[in-house]
Amino acid sequence: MRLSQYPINTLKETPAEAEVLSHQLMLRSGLIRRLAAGLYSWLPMGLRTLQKVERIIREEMNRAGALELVMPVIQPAELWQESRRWSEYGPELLRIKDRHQRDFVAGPTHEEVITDIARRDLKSYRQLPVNFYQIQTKFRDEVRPRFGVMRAREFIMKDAYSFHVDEASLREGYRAMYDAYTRIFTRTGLTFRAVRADSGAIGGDVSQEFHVLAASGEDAIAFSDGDDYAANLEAAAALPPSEPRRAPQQPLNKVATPGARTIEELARFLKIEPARCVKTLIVEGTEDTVVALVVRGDHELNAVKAQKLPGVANPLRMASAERVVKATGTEPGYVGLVGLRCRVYADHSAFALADFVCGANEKDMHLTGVNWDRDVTGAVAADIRNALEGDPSPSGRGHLKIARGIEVGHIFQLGRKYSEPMKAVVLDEAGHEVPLYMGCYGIGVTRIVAAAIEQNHDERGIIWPEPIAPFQVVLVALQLQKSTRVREVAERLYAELAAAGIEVLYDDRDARPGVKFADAELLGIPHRLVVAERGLDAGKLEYRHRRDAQSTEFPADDALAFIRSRFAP
RNA sequence: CGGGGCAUGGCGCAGUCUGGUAGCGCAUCUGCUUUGGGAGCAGAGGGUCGCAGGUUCAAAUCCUGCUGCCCCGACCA
Repeated sequence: MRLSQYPINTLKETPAEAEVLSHQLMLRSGLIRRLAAGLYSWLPMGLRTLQKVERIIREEMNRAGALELVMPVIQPAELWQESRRWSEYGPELLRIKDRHQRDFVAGPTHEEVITDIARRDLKSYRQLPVNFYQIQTKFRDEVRPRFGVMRAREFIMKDAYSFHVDEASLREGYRAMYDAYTRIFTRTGLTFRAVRADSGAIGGDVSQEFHVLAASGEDAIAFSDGDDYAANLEAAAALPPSEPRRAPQQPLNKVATPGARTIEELARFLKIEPARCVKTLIVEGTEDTVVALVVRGDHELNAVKAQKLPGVANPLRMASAERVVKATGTEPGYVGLVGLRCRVYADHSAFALADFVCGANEKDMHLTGVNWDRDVTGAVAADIRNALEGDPSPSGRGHLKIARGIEVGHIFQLGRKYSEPMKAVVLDEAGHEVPLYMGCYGIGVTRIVAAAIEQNHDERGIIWPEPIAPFQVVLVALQLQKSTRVREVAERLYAELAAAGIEVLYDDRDARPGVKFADAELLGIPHRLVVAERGLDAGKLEYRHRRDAQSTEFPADDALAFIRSRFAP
């Protein structure tokens, strides 16, 4: 591709709308353009990378035996009513009406449609197992789209759905997808990790996420330094302390703590460690109740864990200040456990405390020397906090470390969540109708591109992993308007590389060297060749990898063999 | 949804407080010079100042309403 005929428009300045680095670089390098909040066009340079990612995915999905199809973006409401997600999915589901006032949705995912296909077309266990996938645009009406294509409203996803006659086959199919995903992410050249996950809104039992590791990742990942345990922090178990609780030593005592609403203020006021205090969080319960959740002062509540407890509203909602006053007699900041009349869940670590501090259910007052059983009864111990770096690993070996990741893939064993309500059944060997077992497997295709940049960049721009770079080689010809010799060599080299099937971006623009170098680096093309008067006298060209600090010279006659030797094996 | 902020040429911004008919840098176009790290000079094009009302002799600027966009938002119980 000749850059003189490629309308790239790189920006020196960062558009104000972009906060994260990948978004800034994608805009500056002209990979994408924003059309509206969470809606992006992919310009030619960006599309090349996107298609490389798609190609890797397609090849590995096909290799794993999955069958590609395409389903509509717009789907009839009836299907979503059947699966109950019409009412369960919430405002992220974009609902639209056609000219006849019939309800439709812009598909945020395609379980309903594929299940409909399955129930029509799959009749017999003999047709199973089968795995269908598509690479298709999804729409999720995010509350707050941000970070460019990382959290856009419209995005491209590879979604696959497998169907099985029994659970054993589902597990096998799931395992095959795990392996395929591992190959896919390995081939993209990204550093990633597979972790245990919460299955969230999609539903189902077993699930794992694939995360690209990057400091700016939205998710926290906990992994063990002692074995291969890894989990999303949302799903990482926090083990109960190994030592038993001490016997009470202090008497219960009420102290004035004027203005000490937060744990930090309280701990400072009483000159004690936050770990000696507990936070009593009042959340909405199921029905018209509230529930108290208790965590140690130095711990954070884990909403995903908490909302699974019996009696706690799912999704988790903090009670309003008015509800807190009504339930406890005091305002937020002074809520405590003694005399509290509602269901109480205490995190294992909080439950292991003796002689601790909590609110007194009275403004500007706290209680010290509080003890479970003696002063507070009826609390149920549960794991409701986030695991912390240094906690013992739930696997029993090693301790947890925390890293940040960008979720780019998620695989689920759905079981019969959709097949049962939607009556997707086949006849088994005995001739009985049985609901299908389903698995579903997603990859955020557009997000991978942003994640790749988050993980691979420097102050000059993008550094593409070679397998997904828009071009393999950038050929920079300096002063080719002046020097016929440079032009001839560059043209010949361009033709030669192109004929050899190498993807070359040929910078034949009439621009100054600094402009060309800066653009090549911003665009992040892995291999750079420079043709200039300077080297040609000695018959030399110049090579530099995007990650290299220095250029190297090599004989011009030998260019094709040389550049091939530089490609990753 | 709650809170905060912004909307002026393709991009980044100034001008708004104190009304007088729009400016800077980048980008674009032309010419000359320049050419190994985002050139210099000379010239040019491009903006009904988010939209709709209002006040005024006069509105980017003051007032009202609307729209769009950006940022933050359990961890306080």
